[in-house]
Amino acid sequence: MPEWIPAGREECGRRGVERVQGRPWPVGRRIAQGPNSLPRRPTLPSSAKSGAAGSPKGELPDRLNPSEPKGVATVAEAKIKTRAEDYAQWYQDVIAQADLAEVAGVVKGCMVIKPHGYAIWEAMQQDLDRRFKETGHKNAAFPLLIPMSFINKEAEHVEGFAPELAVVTQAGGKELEEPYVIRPTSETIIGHFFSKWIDSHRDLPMLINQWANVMRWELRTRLFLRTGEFYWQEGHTAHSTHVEAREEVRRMLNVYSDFAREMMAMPVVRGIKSANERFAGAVETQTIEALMQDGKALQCGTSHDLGQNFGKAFDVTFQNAEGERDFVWQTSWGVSTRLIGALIMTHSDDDGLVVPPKLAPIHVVIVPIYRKDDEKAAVYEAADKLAAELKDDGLRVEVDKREGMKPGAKYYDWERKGVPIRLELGPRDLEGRSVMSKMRLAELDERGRPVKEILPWDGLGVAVGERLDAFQKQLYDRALAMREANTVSVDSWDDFVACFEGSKSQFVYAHWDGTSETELAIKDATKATLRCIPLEGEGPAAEPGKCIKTGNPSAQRVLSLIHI
RNA sequence: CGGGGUGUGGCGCAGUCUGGUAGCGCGCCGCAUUUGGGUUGCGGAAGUCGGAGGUUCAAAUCCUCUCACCCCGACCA
Repeated sequence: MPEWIPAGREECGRRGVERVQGRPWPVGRRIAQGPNSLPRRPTLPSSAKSGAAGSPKGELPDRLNPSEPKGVATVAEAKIKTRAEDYAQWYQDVIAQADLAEVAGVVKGCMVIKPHGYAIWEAMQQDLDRRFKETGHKNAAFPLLIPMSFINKEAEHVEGFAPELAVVTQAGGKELEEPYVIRPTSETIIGHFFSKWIDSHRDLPMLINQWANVMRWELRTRLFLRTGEFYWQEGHTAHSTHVEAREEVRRMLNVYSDFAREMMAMPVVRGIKSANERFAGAVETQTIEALMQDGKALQCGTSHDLGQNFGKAFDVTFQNAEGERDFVWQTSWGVSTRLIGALIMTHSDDDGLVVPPKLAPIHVVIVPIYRKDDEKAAVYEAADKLAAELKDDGLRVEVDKREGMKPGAKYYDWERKGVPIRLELGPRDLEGRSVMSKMRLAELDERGRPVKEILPWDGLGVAVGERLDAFQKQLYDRALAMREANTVSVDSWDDFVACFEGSKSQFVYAHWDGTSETELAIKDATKATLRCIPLEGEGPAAEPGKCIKTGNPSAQRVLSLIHI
C-alpha cells in the first residue's frame, strides 16, 4: 500500500483551531488542502448493484436533470422515486427515508416531526434566536387560545383567517360563553397585551418574539410545506413612528435572507407582496422567495408592516414626547417549519436528503468495518476515540455500531439521512492511522464509484471542518446556479405564456401594470402567480416598460411564477 | 364543500365479486452465516379484518348506518 498514509503522531492536531460564528466545526489556520490533494486508496471491487455511473453528483445546474443516467436499479432507487418520475412522491419519499417526519394520520392534516427532522428545526431555531436577540428582541409566550372576539376586531384579519380557524367551544364539560380559537397567529392577543403594557414613548420600541405552534385548518396539506399545525416564530414589535416600524420590517427581512443564504445555503429574492398576497391586516408584506428544484416558488418568510391597523383595533396608544396620544406602529414577521421543506427541495437529490452542514443534525458518521471479534474490538475502540476527539472539536458525530448490518447498508442509510461526511474505519485504517472519507455529494470516478479520500487521524477535526465548509459553499453555489439557469426576463405575453406551458414553471421577471385585475387575469390564464415586486438590488435592474398583459406602463419588472 | 379512494400483524398489500382454517412481502425476535457500497439460510412472535347493527348454521366477505384518514380541485407560512 504505497499510497497509504504513514503512521502519524499520537496527538490529534487540534492546535491552531478556531471557531467561527454560526460554524460549529473547527477551522484550521493553515491553508486548506484541496480535496483531491490527498492520495486515494486503491480501488475496491465494484458491486454489481452499484448505482449510476457518470454525471457527477456535485453538479445540478439544471433542475431535475432528467437526462441523468439511471444505471441499474438499486434498493435505494426503489425506495425513493426520482424527481423526474414524480416530484411530489420524491419529496414524500425523502422525508420518509430520512426519517424526518410522518403524517400523523390520527389528526387530520397534522404531522409528527421525528427526532432527525426536529434536530434540523432546533439548529434553525438556535441560529435565528441568536439573530433576533442580536437585533434587540426578547422572547415571550402568549396563550394558545384566543377569544373569538379578538379575531373579529380587525376587519381584514377576520376575513383572511376565518376560513381556517379551529374553534374551541367546550371546556371543563361545559359550553363556553365565548368560543376560543386556537391561534392561527398572535397579532390579536399580543395587540391586547401591548395595549396594557405600552403607555409612553419611553416604552417603545417594544420588541417581542414568540416561538410557538399555530393551527390553520388547511384543506390540502403537505409535510412541512403546509400542515394543519406547524411550528414557527412570530416577531411582534411596536414603534412610535411609521419610519421606525418600516426599518424594523426591512431589518428582519434581511435577517431572514441572511439566514437563508448563510445557514440554509439557499439564495432568496427579497420583495414586496402584491395587495392580493398581502397578510390579512397588513399595510405591506415583504417576503423572501426561493426557487425549488421543480421550478416552483416557495414563500420562505414574511415581514409585515402592520401600520396602525392593530393599534387601532386594540387601542394600543402611547403618549409622545410632545404629550400627544397616538396609536403605535406595529410589525410582525415569521418563519416556520416550512423552511425544512424548502431545505429538502433546494438541496436533496434522488439518493435522499442533503442538508447543509450548518444545519445538519449529524456532521460525521463513523462506520466501523471489521471481520472478526478482535478486529471489531480494536476498530470500535479507535472509532470511539476519534468520535470523542471530533466531538471536542464541536462536531456532531455518530458511531454506527448497529450489529447485523453490512457496512454498505449503513452507507446507504446515512446517505438517505443526509449526513455530509462519512468516515469508514477498518483494520487497514488502524494500521495506517487514517480513515476513508466520503462526502454526501462525492463525484463518481470513471468507473462509477464515488470518490473517497484518505484522511490522517492527525488533524482530522480540522480536515473535516474544511470539508464541511467547502460542502456548505458547494451547496449554495449549486442552488444559485440552478436558480440562475431557471430565471428569465420576458417582454411579451407570448413569451410569458411559453414559460408556463404544460407543467413548466420558472422564475420569470416581467412587467406588470400594478393592478389586481391584471394579476388575477394572468393567474387565470397561466396559473402563474405574482410572487413579489423585487426590492432594489434583487433581480434585473429596475427599468420602466409595458405590462405584458395590458400594455399599460410599468415602473419595473416583477417576479412571477407558479407557487407551491 | 364537490369528485375519487382506502381502512386486514409494525409498514406495504392480497383475500371481498362467488360467505366455510387469517395469507404474502418487508420489518421485528433467536441462531448460524456474512461484514471496505444495500449478505444468506433456518426457526419464531405478532392481526377483536375501522366501528355499530342486521342477514346466516357460519361474515374480512352480503345488507344498513356510521367514523376516520388519504388523494385531486377552490384557500394559505
